[in-house]
Amino acid sequence: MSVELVQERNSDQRRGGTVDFVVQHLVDGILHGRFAPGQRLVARDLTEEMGVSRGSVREAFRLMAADGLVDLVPNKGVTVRRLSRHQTRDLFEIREVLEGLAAKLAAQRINVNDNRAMFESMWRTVRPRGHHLAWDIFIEHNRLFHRTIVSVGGNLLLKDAIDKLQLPIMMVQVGRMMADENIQQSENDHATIADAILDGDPGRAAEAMQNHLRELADWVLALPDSAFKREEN
Amino acid sequence: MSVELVQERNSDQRRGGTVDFVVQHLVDGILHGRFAPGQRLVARDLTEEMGVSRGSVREAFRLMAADGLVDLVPNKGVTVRRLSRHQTRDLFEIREVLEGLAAKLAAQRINVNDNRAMFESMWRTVRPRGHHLAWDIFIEHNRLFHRTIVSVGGNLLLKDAIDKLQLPIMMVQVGRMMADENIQQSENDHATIADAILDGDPGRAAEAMQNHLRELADWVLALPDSAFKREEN
DNA sequence: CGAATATGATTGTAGGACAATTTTGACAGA
DNA sequence: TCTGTCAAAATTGTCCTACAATCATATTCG
Repeated sequence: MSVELVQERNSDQRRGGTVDFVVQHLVDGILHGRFAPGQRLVARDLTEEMGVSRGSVREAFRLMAADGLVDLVPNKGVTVRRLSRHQTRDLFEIREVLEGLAAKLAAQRINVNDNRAMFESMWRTVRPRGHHLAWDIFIEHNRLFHRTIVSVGGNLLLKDAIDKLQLPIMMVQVGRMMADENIQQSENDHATIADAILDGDPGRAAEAMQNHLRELADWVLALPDSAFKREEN
Repeated sequence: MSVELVQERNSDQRRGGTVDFVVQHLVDGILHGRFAPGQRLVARDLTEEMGVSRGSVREAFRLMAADGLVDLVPNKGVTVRRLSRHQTRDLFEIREVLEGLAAKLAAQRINVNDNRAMFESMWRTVRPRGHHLAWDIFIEHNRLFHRTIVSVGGNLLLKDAIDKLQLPIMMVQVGRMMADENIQQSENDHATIADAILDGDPGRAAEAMQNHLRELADWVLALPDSAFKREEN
């Protein structure tokens, strides 16, 4: 039924990108559910699967562990990270201030260069239109929305910092449970945030963003224990 | 004149910590000025210097690159990171909200468990005493102060996030220019922050911390171009 | 059935090999 | 003296092999 889809590395690719290739393969696999949270990643299997050396795989593991995408336990190996309820709460607290900052900066800088054009272009494609939105499309819209805000904000390090917040993991872990009402709510929030940014009102933008994330956090944290990794304390 | 101080790896150390050993050696070297910002790190030199394999060194490079401590350019190698003025500003913006959050959380949780005891103990050792403080002692106090606040705040991921903010780099790059007046000012700020936290006033704590960092940022950003990496745009 | 043990799998680390690429240093010409 | 060119040397990226330490699993024994 299913074709053995072996992703061998395109060998005409330039030297120097092997590790990145491995990382992307793994991230992709996580996002598409091919590697489930908690699953162990065996180095040698991956070397065969992708036709790269074990050294490159290990480097990719280190990188991803530093970014919090996997857990690396000495002598035991690497597993796709799963967040506990506590960690999820901590993560949202951080996300709230970082994305709040991003929204504030975006509102401050909406009128420099072609920021307004960029933002409006994004907003035209993700603006709520009332009709039902499939989960994976919403996820895509959501990502684009948040990334554009960070981008307009103009703080490059902030982009990295937010990227390193293991959001993909959380979304995979938790996102499939999102119901239509949540999507609806999020889209409304987005509209409020977009308004504030387009108005160039930093305070209102930051607050709207923080409210948005706090709501989302409340909903996520109300999920049953089964959605989270067991607390290990 | 100078003794050839070769830090060979203590071989009775348990298996599984080689990479961490390399990282620590490098971070130490950076902090102590043995590796200057901008300096290139040659893999093979390090393998000989520390008696570890090249693979381990490469893994350490990846880790540090992910943490922003070094720049890793394909085919060219690894250099100790140097921040541009722009990056420094971006960094302070992020630090302001993250440490502001830490201070807020600390004030909220100062009365749970033995947090108050821990905080007061820290504060007894770093509290300003009026007499002149050497730069490196101040740096140590400063680190302890900020880390304790994060710790009392109780958000473990926040600790990681702040650690990954390349503060060591910035301090090395910029810190040696700190004059007594800056140290004085910082110590005053610390007292204000500590008061707010001990009073359990989250809003005041966060604001005091943010003010502290904003002042520091203003001072750092007023330094001459020579303190920063050339802007590459 | 539970505990001890043997067996196999996987990791951590060292080290060699070799082509791709960059850096260095020498050299000729302006 | 400066500058561009080119070969030599150094360094990187990647793969490979090897082997002990450690973990996971199956098996045997009580």
